[in-house]
Amino acid sequence: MQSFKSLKRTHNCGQLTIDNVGERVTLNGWIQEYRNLGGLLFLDIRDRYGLTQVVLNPEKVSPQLFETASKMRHEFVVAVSGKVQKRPEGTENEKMKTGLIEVAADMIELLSESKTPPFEIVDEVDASEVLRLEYRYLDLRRRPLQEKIRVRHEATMAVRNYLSKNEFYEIETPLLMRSTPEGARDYVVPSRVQKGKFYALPQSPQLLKQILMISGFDKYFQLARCLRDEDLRADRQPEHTQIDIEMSFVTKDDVFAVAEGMMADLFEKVLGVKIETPFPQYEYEEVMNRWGIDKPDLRFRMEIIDISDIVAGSEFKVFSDIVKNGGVVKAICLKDGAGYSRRQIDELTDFAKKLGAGGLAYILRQEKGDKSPIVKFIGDDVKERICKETGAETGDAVFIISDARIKAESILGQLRLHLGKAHDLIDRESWRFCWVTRFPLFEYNEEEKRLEAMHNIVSSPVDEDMHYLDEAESCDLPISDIEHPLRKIRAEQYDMVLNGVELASGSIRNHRRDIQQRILNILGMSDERAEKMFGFLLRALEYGAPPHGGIAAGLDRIVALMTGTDSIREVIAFPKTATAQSLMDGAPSDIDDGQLRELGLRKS
RNA sequence: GGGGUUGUAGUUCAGUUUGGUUAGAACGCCUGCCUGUCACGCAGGAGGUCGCGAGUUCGAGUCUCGUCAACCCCGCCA
Repeated sequence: MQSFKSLKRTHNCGQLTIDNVGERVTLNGWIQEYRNLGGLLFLDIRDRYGLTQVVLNPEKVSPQLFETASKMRHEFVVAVSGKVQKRPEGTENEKMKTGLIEVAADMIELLSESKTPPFEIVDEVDASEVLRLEYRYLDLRRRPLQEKIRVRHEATMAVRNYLSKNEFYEIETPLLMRSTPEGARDYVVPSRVQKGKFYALPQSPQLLKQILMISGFDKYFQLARCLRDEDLRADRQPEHTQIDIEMSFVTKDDVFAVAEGMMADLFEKVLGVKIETPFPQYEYEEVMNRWGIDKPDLRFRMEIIDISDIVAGSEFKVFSDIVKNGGVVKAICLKDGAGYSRRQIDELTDFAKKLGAGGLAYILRQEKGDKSPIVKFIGDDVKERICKETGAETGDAVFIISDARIKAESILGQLRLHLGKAHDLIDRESWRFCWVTRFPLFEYNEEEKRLEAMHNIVSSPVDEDMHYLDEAESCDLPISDIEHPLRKIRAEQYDMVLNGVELASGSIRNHRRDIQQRILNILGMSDERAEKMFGFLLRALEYGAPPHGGIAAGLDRIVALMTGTDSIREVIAFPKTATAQSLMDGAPSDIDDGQLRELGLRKS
């Protein structure tokens, strides 16, 4: 075989058009398809850029060349030279970008043979994901994956350019760091030099980016790998990438402006989609009230309506008792849902019961009269008021849940999403961003009877709620009581939500050491333990910490949404399975005893 | 940690309900024919530890028990 130098491509496989007719070109690529008609042989050559048809006519080429060409099989790597010619009239392929031309080969060199691949390299692959992950290099040759990886690249470049242009520095933080008490389990790395001690891989660069603020780098970002040793899901990997951002001397609105600008720029540059900014903002409380979930999908309406007041005085004890005991009665209206059959109602009721509902009341507003098992209890007047309040007209259905507030809301929130999907109410073309703000700072853990940080232990309380910290000191109520001052504190904490997916999360941090320390104490962390786990941050806060805050956006989820992909595994070049294995290289693997000895470790 | 689904040819699946001859189909692979194909076509052929292990039985892809793996969901993941 001759040196590759003379076989190098002059064009890629997506490049040649009618304008190149007559030129002699060389292509390099993989054999996508071969069609041997006996007297005529076609080869489709593929590379990252596209597909080009090569043709050989035995009357016009040497027998040796035709012989070589007819031995080509799927995924062989070749160099092909020849003249670009217009395809004969009537044989053009409109589905191909290069479908008007073909290359009449006068030279073919086999650069690399391929075994028969375990699955076909086509757009719509039918192989199982296991097989695709084992042969990831073949899966990645497929156009849909190449496209997703391209979008990911474009997205990261857009982000870097945008932030850099806005005076942000990209600063790397270490992978080998100390374990800090964030939410998840750490991945851990044993130290050889300090036997018996361990590094932890970062769950996020949270504390380090705050330290960078204290260092005076007032606009920081990083495309940071974050590692968490928790059980996986379709949208969770043991390592994922965050667009990590932190800023000094800012309020939440400054962070929002940067994040909104970044997302708008990203969608514009990558998808050519105009995103309207600023995004609407809703407080957590309101979001839970209206949509029953902290990441509302605003692509369809069907908001949750409170009808507690309407039914409070009704004869129907199920409703009135709930309201009397501090619960709520809430409803959603399904447009054109009045035709629901007995069976559909039963299925929906089962769905609600699985989520913990006691039952599901309904009103079907049919032409021939309303159908509802509860009307005989609540009466026509209350029924009419419910329908008016929920906007239910003839042809619509109303579904009602009565329970404790949070439970009723979240069940209806799930029902809403379920019905939205089932009845195709979701506008799939739209991108509906919003902010959810002012999450509760603490969350009560029933099992452990203590408060936990709802999102982040470094989030600052909102200014108006700061006084609750003091009030809590002299409060006799148990923390299990929702009236306890600590339960009322809202955090300057926010999520960016797109189409019902949480894309980014952040907060204004505690830049005052005393506040931070009090919060750690409330979370059950003694001063000693706080010092041990967190001392470096607390100490840094004593040396002139600027007010600061930031946000971290999940790059994998963003790219998954942009490419219409359900699983983030599809937008990661080398992902892991749900059991955190890499099927291609076999990680995690055994290590040999010598390695273990050196680290001072033993297998149990 | 709990629940569900799946495991049969290189691949995707059928066959398992009701145990019984030589385990089928499509795609892929191999051979031959074929001058305008592009999901080429036509003819022929090869290819199987039925995830693994044990048991029941005259006989197990099929029944029983165990086990392994993958995926999805709950818990968990700010």
